[in-house]
Amino acid sequence: MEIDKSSKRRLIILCIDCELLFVMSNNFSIDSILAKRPRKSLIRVFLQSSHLWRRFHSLGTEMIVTKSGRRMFPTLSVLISGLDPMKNYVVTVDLECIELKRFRYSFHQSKWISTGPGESELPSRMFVHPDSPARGSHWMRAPVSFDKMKLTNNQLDSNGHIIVNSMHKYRPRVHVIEQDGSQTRHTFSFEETEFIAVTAYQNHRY
Amino acid sequence: MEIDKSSKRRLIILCIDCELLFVMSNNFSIDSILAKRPRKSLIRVFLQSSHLWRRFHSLGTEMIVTKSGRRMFPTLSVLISGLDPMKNYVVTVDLECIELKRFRYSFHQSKWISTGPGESELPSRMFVHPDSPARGSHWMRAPVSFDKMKLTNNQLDSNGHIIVNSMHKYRPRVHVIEQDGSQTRHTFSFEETEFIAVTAYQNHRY
DNA sequence: TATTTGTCACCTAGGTGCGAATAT
DNA sequence: ATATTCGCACCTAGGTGACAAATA
Repeated sequence: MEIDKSSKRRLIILCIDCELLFVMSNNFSIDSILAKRPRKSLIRVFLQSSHLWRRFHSLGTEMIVTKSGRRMFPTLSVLISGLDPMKNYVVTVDLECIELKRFRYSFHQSKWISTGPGESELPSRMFVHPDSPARGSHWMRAPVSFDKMKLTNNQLDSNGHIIVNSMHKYRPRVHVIEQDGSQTRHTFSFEETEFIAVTAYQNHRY
Repeated sequence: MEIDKSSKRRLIILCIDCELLFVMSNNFSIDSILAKRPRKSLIRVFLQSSHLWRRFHSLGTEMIVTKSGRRMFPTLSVLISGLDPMKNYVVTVDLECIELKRFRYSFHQSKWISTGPGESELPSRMFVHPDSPARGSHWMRAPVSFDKMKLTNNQLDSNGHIIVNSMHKYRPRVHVIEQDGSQTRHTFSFEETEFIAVTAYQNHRY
């Protein structure tokens, strides 16, 4: 394709094999666009408060769930790097049921033990971070907190909360989805954030 | 410029004299893009709760301002139409000082009267609606409320609140700014939303 | 017995008007 | 006098753990 590099007219541009699209101004040069072309970089996601998460994890993290929806404690919060500052992303969280077993808390042993097979799992609902969609620069600027996310054990929930089976074990997954039409998805999870959903705290030793 | 209309490769396109940009998928046809090309349409902004605003207006609307910032009552809220659903916009509000006079409230006459020349006005700060930037479809979906906006009389305010001179008359202006690089700005205001900034209510007859 | 549910008092954050005290 | 500042009591919305009652 031929391009008049000096053109300053109002245009939309098509670059072959580019992966990023820009909002362009009336006045721009082809060179300024090419200069902004994305270099591949590795997306990284770091868990915040990992110290706290690990303390709970060592005791067996429990997460209260209620019919009306309960926030998580600790709150899931991550630092993201390696995004394209100009590109739009949607960031979501879902819960992966990581063992198809039912658990119960043994007061004797002060620990969780698995008992029999668990409920079969439907794919988890997605919690879409309310800032979505936003540019990479926004997501990387500060930790991204999922404190508004709520868990429920109500299979018929109509408030958009994340549905779980009580006494089952889950681990949150963070998804970073590129909004360039490719919908490329990058998924991250952290071992220390796994938890067992409960309707009342079992371990009273926190 | 030559374009292979059947191409399905990953590209960025160049259209001359287009005004709208799209996030494109890997697979698309030139025709599908052209079909989405914007038709010019008129942006309109309608005041919400205009009945309430008019009731206050007929008595002389007062708006409390404090050092730490005070929300407006009534809240400014507008319905927007005529945007391009796919285009990004920033929506802001500022305050226009509509009479360079100082006012005082006459208890005798139960009305505001002007007294002498007012303070000279610096250009007002902008309140950027927190949803900005967002697509036209978002702004048009529901009334856009500026309830988080706060007014202050502290000329040294460092919280980003809108600074006003007490006992002066203002009228909010809504700006809809196209985020296509042209930064085209559409401005709207409503007579019935004019008010006098006060540090304490003067008219006790509300 | 093991689990779930609903209720409740408690806490917090933040917005509000009012009136006393102060400032111009 | 007029205008501003400040503190305060009040209200609301929403999140929390505890516990008693209900469920299975």
